[in-house]
Amino acid sequence: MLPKPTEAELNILSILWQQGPSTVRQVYEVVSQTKEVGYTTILKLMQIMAEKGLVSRDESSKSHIYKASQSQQKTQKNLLEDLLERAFSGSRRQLVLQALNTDSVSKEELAEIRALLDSLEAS
Amino acid sequence: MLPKPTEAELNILSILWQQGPSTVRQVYEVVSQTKEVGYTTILKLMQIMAEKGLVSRDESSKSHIYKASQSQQKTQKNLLEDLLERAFSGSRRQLVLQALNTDSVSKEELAEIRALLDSLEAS
DNA sequence: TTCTATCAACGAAACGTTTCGTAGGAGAAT
DNA sequence: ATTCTCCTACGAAACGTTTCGTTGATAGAA
Repeated sequence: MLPKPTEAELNILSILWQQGPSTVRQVYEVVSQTKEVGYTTILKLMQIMAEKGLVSRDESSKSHIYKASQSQQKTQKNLLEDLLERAFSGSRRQLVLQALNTDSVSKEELAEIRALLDSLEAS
Repeated sequence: MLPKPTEAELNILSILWQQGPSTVRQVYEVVSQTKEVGYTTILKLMQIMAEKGLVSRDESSKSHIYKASQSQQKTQKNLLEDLLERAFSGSRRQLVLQALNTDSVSKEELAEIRALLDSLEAS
């Protein structure tokens, strides 16, 4: 089982999911737009992530190419289930209610969720 | 603004929410049922939490009585919004879909969520 | 009063995460 | 060939979290 990614690691994974397999330089360019950080910091993080199995890398070219080992959806699911246990005492209902308890949900999103509810109820 | 509680801190907060205001000893008794840990570890954690403002304490008796500063709901909301940003790129829809994408949701829960959708859509 | 149990406070060790400086190698440019 | 640039690897510092041993105070029991 893969370990839970840390905050910095998750940030890098997000970039890999968005951009697809990337070099350290490519990830660094994105990160440094938001955050002042050194190149070797990102390199080191990605090396550690490779050790942990969070990413795999292709070393055939001089600049290694990294990609996320797990899909974004699978990782999202894991993190959500983790939060469910740690903060919601396993109450999925409470989590969903909290997630929807905001005014920034569009009609379209509501419709989409309804559709999911329908398909769940059908099975 | 209160800092995001760490893992160990959240565990203690959960106990305080469940049991109401408690002494270190009372929290320790609960924690030690699950986890082998020393009393002073819990004490130190709760002292730090008091410094951070995560808990407040009544020092009038010899055994100080600690209580969570924020409600469970408010904290849940904060943690969920944090995860929404960090792991779901702000896509609330994706988060809710992932949360419901499991077979362990009862009919009653689905109905409850539907009701919430109705009230959201009404406003 | 003296002993015992319980408590808060403190400091520091142990551990994990994040940071980056430095070194060394490989390839491109001069 | 020498220099310049870009890359990986490594080690360690800096920082935050978690752990607990020790100390000193206080209250209750003997």
